[in-house]
Amino acid sequence: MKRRPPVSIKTVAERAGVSPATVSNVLNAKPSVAPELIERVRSVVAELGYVTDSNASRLRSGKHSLAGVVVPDLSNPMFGTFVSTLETLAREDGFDLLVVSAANDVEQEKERLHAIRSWRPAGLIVIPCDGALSHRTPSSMHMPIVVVDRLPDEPDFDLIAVNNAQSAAAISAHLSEQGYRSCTVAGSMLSISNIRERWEGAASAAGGMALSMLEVGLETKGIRQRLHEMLTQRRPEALFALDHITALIAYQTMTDLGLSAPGDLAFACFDEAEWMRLVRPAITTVRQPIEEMATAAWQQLSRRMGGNADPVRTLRLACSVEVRGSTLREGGRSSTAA
Amino acid sequence: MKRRPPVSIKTVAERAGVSPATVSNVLNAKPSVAPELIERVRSVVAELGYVTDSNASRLRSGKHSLAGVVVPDLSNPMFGTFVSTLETLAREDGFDLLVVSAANDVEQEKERLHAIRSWRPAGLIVIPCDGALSHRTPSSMHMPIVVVDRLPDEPDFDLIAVNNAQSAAAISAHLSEQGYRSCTVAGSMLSISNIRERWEGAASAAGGMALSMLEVGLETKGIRQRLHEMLTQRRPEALFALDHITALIAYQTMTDLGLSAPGDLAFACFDEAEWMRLVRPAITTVRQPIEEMATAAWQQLSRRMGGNADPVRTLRLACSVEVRGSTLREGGRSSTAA
DNA sequence: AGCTTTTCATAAAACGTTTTACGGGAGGCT
DNA sequence: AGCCTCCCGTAAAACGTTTTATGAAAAGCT
Repeated sequence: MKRRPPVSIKTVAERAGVSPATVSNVLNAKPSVAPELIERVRSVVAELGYVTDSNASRLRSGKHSLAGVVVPDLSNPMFGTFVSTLETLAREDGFDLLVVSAANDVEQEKERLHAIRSWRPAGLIVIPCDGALSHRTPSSMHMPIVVVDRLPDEPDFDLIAVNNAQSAAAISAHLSEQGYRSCTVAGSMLSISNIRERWEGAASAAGGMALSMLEVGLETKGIRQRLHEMLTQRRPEALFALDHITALIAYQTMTDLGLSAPGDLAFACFDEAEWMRLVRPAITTVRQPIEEMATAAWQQLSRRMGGNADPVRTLRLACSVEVRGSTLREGGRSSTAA
Repeated sequence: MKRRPPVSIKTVAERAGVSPATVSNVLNAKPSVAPELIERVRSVVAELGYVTDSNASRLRSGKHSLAGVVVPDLSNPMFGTFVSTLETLAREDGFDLLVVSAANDVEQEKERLHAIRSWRPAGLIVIPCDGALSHRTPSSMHMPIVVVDRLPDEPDFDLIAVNNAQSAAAISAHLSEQGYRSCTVAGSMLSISNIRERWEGAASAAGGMALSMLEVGLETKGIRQRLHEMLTQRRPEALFALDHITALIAYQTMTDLGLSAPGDLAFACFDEAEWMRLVRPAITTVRQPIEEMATAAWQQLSRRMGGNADPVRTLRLACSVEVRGSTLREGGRSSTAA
């Protein structure tokens, strides 16, 4: 909190007895600067604690080493991990990463998506709040965009997602094999494509097991109520939750009702979280490969930013299905990839 | 992916038949522009999808509506929630927020801290990786900085933290009251001030209960090994884990050894996570008020950015102590604030 | 020695905005 | 009618950098 006068490249130049251009050349490691001058400039830079102003720098150079990532909600560890991984990858490639979260709100997402353009990023990675992304991205957004996880209604973008149907089918088949005769599949809403794919996948592999779908909605209160009603009035032999929030509330409700898996009913879910390995019995889950998704998204965006103009492409990654105690008739434990 | 020629304020100006200055005035809602022109400019802006270039804008106007936040690791939901809360607050005050994570690495933290200066933010909120922050912030960093959670070695900064000692004392007193005669307190390292404060707090309120400190380090492997040894060879009547990672591994190790709380030993910990309410019995925890910390940090930074020059100030927030089944001799349940 | 090439530092222009300072015209006043 | 304001739009300067073009000195060649 001492000196006020801002130190610019001119200050450094004067102090080192050279021109601003030379300072710039030193800082950007341009060739053909005499070693002696390099040394002199460097030491003045260090002494003054000078740091280049990115605003001016980017303005003049039109640099494109900036990418943006938009996620629905940073307090969700899944998205936090995603961003974290991306940040490392971007940094390795010399890119800065602009992180914004949409607070799970479609309106805010739209606003952020618009606002982020003012930074002139070279590309965007977006995990949309829902499937209606294209309604929110003015076509004037002239930059590569990679969409992750949630399927957009219209396939205008590169997409990185997981094989929802196959993974759900694997769980369904497993439950059927274990001899459960009836299963309720619970998820927020079938209008969300991820959920729909999972339900359809589960339905396709139920074998002799009777399957019924329960849409619980998005609000805690409603979810809790519907699950409570289902568990008390028409309890199936197995319960398969299709998303994290539904899984969480389902597990709470079961515990509150004194029901435990797999004795009272089997329990499996999508979206593995830490606690699912910790509770006893541990819970059978489908684990999404977050780091892989981030890596794939970055690679695809890199290609696009590099000028690649192939047709838009959808990549489906495999989830791992972790079979644990909550669905096993007897003891034992196994793990397979689907 | 159609037209390339970048649209600047000049393009808009020409197309609307006015000067660039007028466009700027319209976009920044300056007074004294004829209503008719406002309308005309607005419609051209919409038509062309023009968005102001922040680089040029900030460069010229020297705007100070940008703040930075540096956290150790975004994949930790605690920090994710922190950032998420901050983002909302900043946005409300018309600030943009630059988010960077240090990947839990002191070197990277140092680098990010340096790099972030190039954006010329008006202020910084930092959750340091450890206590040696001041060694990493060149005094030339002429901007307000608010440090959160981890105590810096030297009190050069505003600080928002929690009452570690009192909260730990509350747990300690509770365990003692419940009649446990011995308790092991496990935490990463006493050289981290948070851990030290917690240990000292616990020690101050143990009453007749015998307390011993176990430093487990920072690496999963070592933590697991030390806890395993302690639990098998000199198991106390109670275990109090002082940080999240220790708590997690302790719980895993207990489960693996077939020990359950509170029957085999009581279990309590710092840093509440979701699963601690879900397992049975639920775990007694100290919950840090993340949102409040974020709010307090933003308020303090706002004051500083507004020019406030009071002496640096330390704010201690209260944690809530959630007493649950894992430490209760009998049944029952209660919750008190410390 | 005279010429060409190479090396290396600089002056000046440019990037896209915002701001400052100016000026033209309409209206009000005596 | 002459003068003074006020209103509103613009030209031009400025922000801190990078880049391009220029030129002076040093080095290489015959």
